[in-house]
Amino acid sequence: MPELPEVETIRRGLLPQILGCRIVGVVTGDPKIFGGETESLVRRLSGEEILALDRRGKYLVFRLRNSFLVIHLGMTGQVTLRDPELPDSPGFLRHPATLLQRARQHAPDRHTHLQLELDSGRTLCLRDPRKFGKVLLLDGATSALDEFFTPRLGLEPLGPGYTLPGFLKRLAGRKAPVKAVLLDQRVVAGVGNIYADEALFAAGIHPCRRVHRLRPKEKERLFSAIVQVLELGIHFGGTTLRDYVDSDGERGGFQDELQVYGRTDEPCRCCGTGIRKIYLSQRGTHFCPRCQPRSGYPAKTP
DNA sequence: CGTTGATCCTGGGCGC
DNA sequence: TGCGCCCAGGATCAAC
Repeated sequence: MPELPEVETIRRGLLPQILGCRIVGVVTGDPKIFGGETESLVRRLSGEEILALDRRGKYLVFRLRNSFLVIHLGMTGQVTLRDPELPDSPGFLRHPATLLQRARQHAPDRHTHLQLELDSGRTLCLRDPRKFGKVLLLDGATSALDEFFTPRLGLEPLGPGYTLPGFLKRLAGRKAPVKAVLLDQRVVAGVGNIYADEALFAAGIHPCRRVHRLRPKEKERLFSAIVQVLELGIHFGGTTLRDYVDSDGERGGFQDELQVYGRTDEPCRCCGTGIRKIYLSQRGTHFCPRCQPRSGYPAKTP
């Protein structure tokens, strides 16, 4: 479940290694990933040059000379660089104690859906076992980018456009539970299930609270908490629960820093109360019932 | 219009 | 041991 911190970690790892490289070969896997445009995509990618690599929310955007290559990693997408000169790992290795995966470099397999051979001699590989990911090629004009992203993405939380008035504007009129609104990419781009739970914990807000019932101070706390947890996630190289690896095939470190996500029944690191797990909008949702009171007011301490 | 529910997809975990 | 069942969930679309 690559969210903003995982995608940003991949972007930063990839950037210095692919900038200015030319695409000299393209190999594709399951056409589902390409939305039925596989052939034209292969044709248009061949010979292209990578001029920049950006991120919009959870999307990677490769700026090429004549087009934009847009990749969404879905649930299980992995983007890695493979050096044919180096030995491949025999497969995905599982750490016996932590059960976390260490991928390193691996040979393309049946889950590898896109390989871009670069003139540097290395290959950019996209692997996605669950195939929720998407690859598309947009016209080279920046208007094509806007046309695609404007209706889909709201505020970029790490960009200069992330302001409190802008945030409040996006929340205006919303009556749904705050967790559900956080998952809506048209509000704040890049927040997924893990960081939504973490941000709500950091802000001390119960995930079921309705947005229009939040006090101004609470919205302000949430505004800040979102950036705080996303930046911390990037600092630790993202969260690896199962599939996520960075561009070098290494797992992240933020899973050890999580306060609530995946910590069902474990003691809250702040107050010791057992973390609860509920289902909200079909999503597993974790919170501390004491630090994130349903009423919005902290329990009285006797 | 806002919100909810179903859908896609596979590997892993678990119970029997 | 092996089988079948269920779960994980991002984005999109249909329906309320």
